[in-house]
Amino acid sequence: MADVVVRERRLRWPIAADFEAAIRGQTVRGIDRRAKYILIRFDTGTLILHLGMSGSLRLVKADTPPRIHDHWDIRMDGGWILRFHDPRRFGSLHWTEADPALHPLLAKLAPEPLSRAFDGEYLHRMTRKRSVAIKHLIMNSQVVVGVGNIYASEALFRARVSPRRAARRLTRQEARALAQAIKDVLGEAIKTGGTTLRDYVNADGAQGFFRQKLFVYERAGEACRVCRSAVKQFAQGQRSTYWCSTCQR
DNA sequence: ATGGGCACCTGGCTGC
DNA sequence: TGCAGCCAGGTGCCCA
Repeated sequence: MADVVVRERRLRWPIAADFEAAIRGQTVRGIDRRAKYILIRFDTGTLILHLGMSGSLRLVKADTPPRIHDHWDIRMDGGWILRFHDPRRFGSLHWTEADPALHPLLAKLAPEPLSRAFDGEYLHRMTRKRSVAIKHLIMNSQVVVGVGNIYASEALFRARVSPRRAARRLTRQEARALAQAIKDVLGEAIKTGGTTLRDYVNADGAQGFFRQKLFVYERAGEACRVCRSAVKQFAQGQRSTYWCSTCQR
């Protein structure tokens, strides 16, 4: 049985007024993921959650008092609360009683990066006639999902492709290398628990260790781990990009 | 259809 | 010590 307490409705989008009534008394039937959205399936519908940049979900004992930025709770049987914490409020929560894959936030999402559908041929096809910088393109959720700012820079480094290169200038071979680099980077990051830059910890409170494997991200001015020349940084569409101008062309 | 820029927020750090 | 300015792990939307 689930009950809900919402303390702050103003997330990225306001939490719908009828949300509490919709979910009350239901049982969790399963948990899925699509891109960076977490899908919690209940009897009559599905919660669609996003953690944004600073959100986290924790299971806490029912008598744990809420702290600042603890925006909502789902109270479970057995004395546990699923609690959402998000200082920046870039996270979101939606409820749908239809097939979640058809929800506007999910309907147009591209293939998962670790799926067979995402490969070099696919990426090469998606880059044709596109003048945008390749870094921008691989962060576009209608091209591939799951590639955030850290992993975009890292994958481009591994594929030896400049982040500024117009997407349509990639050769088929480079597209293959980049698709594989994206799979490798994400796969290794998952295996090592993600990238803790400042305060990221997983649900058990453990830090991620992929930071130690970063080749360029947040290493501006430091020696490239391959060629020893200085790692460079510049702003690309309001986001920091890191790269090695010797290794990447 | 595509590309570019903005918006939504708080908190932590830096430098004056 | 205080404060202004800048930057941050994301991504949808609006406009040209």
